[in-house]
Amino acid sequence: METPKIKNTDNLPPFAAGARVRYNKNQKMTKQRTETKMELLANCLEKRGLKSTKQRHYIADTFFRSNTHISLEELHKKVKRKSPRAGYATVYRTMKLLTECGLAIERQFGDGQTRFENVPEDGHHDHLICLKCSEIVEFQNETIEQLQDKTATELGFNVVRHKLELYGYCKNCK
Amino acid sequence: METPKIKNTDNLPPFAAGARVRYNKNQKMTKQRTETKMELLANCLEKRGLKSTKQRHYIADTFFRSNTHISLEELHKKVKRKSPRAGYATVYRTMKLLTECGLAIERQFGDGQTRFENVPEDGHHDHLICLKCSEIVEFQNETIEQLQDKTATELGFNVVRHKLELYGYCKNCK
DNA sequence: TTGCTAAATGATATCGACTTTCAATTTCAT
DNA sequence: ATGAAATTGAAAGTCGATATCATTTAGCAA
Ligand SMILES: [Mn+2]
Ligand SMILES: [Mn+2]
Ligand SMILES: [Zn+2]
Ligand SMILES: [Zn+2]
Repeated sequence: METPKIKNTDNLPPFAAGARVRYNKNQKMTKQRTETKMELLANCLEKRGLKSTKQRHYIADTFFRSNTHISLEELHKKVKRKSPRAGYATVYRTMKLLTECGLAIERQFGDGQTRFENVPEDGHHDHLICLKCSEIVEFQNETIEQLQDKTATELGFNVVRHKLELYGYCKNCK
Repeated sequence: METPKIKNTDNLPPFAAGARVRYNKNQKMTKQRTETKMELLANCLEKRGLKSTKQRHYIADTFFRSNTHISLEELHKKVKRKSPRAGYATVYRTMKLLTECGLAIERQFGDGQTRFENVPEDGHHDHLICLKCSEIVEFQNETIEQLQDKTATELGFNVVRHKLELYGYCKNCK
């Protein structure tokens, strides 16, 4: 039997590859960054006494080159194009590893799927999500961030992370 | 066999009954509001051609009297004190109904559990969540709301709802 | 190179939080 | 009271995430 784990493989995903608005203005930058990240990963593996394997390389490389908020299912599909025998579990484990290494960010946009994105070189951002076409647009707003901290401080909290998601309709869908 | 659905019933829940900071200053208000809500529910049921049942009454009443962000499991446990044969599925269906009627809000704070809270009479609020003791503090910040809308508008979005959660350590836990 | 040993892999099983199904029960308009 | 339609509770199903385990592989050492 084929992997019965993944069901809704071919109906369009709830949050398909959303266009990003800030990154990867040109391919050169992406390429360079990917190489750097592979080195960072190599360091991280060595530091932990982990082995450098073909699968990890394929999966990380595929992820680093993706500029979307990608689900495990989507990533697994991509990886299998180059490495058809790669298992879903290995993709899962590798993305967990990349997250621990600080090379991936786990996101949860409210559909049932965990998504991963590359760590942005220009700092934290939040997300706008179109309820119709699932486009995801990223934004940074320092004023909001400051107000969040101020509010938290007033209530006696130390904020270590936050989640700000704006759901609505994009230019094309409103 | 007992319901095998609910597993982690007795180890402390990841987001236990968090103290609220804004509501239910006195019990009178809660009581009055609960009665009003029961009427609203009755209207909603009638409008939909649904029946008024003992279970719905118990569940809604228990929920309206709770002033926490309560999970189905927690609510089910409470309901069973008065109505021991009440099933989890009925609690689930009733909370779905209350949500559709605009009498409950579904929340997702990042642990695997969906939580429900009463609709506040003083409008929308967002949440601070303690990563250690799971206290949940509510806040309102109109400036942040406006900045969200402004940001979205600049990027061509119409926001219909949003999610803002600040995770950190509360007064007692920092 | 060749073994050796620990780590990694991939198929499969399991978990857990819902969500649906269905036979038995209850509501409520006649 | 009666009967059609809705509701209930137990159980089964769903589905993404995670664990298990036999087999394979990486990397070190002889
Ligand atoms: Mn992003
Ligand atoms: Mn709240
Ligand atoms: Zn759109
Ligand atoms: Zn705390």
